[in-house]
Amino acid sequence: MSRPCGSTQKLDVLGRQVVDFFVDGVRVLGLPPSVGQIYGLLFISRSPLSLDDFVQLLQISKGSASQGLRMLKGLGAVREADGLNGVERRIYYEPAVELKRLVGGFIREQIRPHLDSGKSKITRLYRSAEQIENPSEREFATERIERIDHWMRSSSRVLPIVQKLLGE
Amino acid sequence: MSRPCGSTQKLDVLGRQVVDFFVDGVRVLGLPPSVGQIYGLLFISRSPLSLDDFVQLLQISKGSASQGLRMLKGLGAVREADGLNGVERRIYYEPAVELKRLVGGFIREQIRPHLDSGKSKITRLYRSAEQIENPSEREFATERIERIDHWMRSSSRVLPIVQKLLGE
DNA sequence: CCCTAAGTTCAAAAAATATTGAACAAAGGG
DNA sequence: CCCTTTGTTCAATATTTTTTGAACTTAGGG
Repeated sequence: MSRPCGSTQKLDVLGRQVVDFFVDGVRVLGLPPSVGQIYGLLFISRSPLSLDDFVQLLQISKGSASQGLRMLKGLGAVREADGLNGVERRIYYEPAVELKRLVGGFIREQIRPHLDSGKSKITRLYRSAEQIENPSEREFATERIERIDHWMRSSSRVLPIVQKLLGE
Repeated sequence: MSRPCGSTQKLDVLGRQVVDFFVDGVRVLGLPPSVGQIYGLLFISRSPLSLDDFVQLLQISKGSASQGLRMLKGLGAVREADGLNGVERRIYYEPAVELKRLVGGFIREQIRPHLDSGKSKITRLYRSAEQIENPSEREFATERIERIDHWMRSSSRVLPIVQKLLGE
């Protein structure tokens, strides 16, 4: 069996353009270029693609493709194109294309963890501030930490709203 | 004149903790560590600081301090502590501490430019899609590009709302 | 069971980013 | 004016991140 999906050996003009678009896009989000390439290619493909398709069409290593797909799965940006082919071992992927879902995955994987670890760091900051001898210095430090604390709470509050607004 | 501000030669425990907190924080935003260090130190300082203060307390080079401050100014995260000292040449900085303002600066400097350049890229994508011979392929490509287009519009719409919500 | 095709892992190499520091401007003070 | 102090620039260096590819696992097929 040569190529079960519709992809040819080389990316066409639009394909290249879309891939580059997503490389730039994910860059803003702090994700590696290979992730943008993979998602971009999948996004503009009419049929699901396998790891080898990414390797061949994007000219990246199997390692990059594997790791990129893992990250995209984690973000919920990609899912395995289930059973339809059924009989084959090879796994095919298709993109999640709803903004809400993509943003949700990003928030869950990249933002929430930071907000959460921030929580405990703030607790430690409060404790350090308590140690300060000079009352006026201590008060100032505590105020500043309360401010960070408030920032984090605001952010937590806003995230779900953002996700909801992007769902429309 | 030795040190006109209240800072000593070495960072205390809380100072170090806050600096590290912001180093992690700006990392998520894709900004360099030195920027986080500078902002963090300023944030927890009771008085405005000068370039040399950052160099000495954070043990970074003059170059890093200068570039970091430039970026923070651009983001509106830092402002020059005006006239009060008046007579001196040296410039002192103080932090902007309102979340709304910080987020606003980040959106303006780091997000908007990308959304704007995205606009023109999308126009080019539409043109490439028009070139596709096969009608069904062309239609598929166009639909996908419309989807990106819609994503970008949604994002543009949501940004000001986010900024507003964070102002409370 | 063995063999092959599919996918993963991870140490090493390559590429991208951030930092340094020395040379350079600019701005007063005397 | 010149000298000193402050700040900027940018090529070289250091650091971090990403990618590669070869060795390794896993899952069927025969």
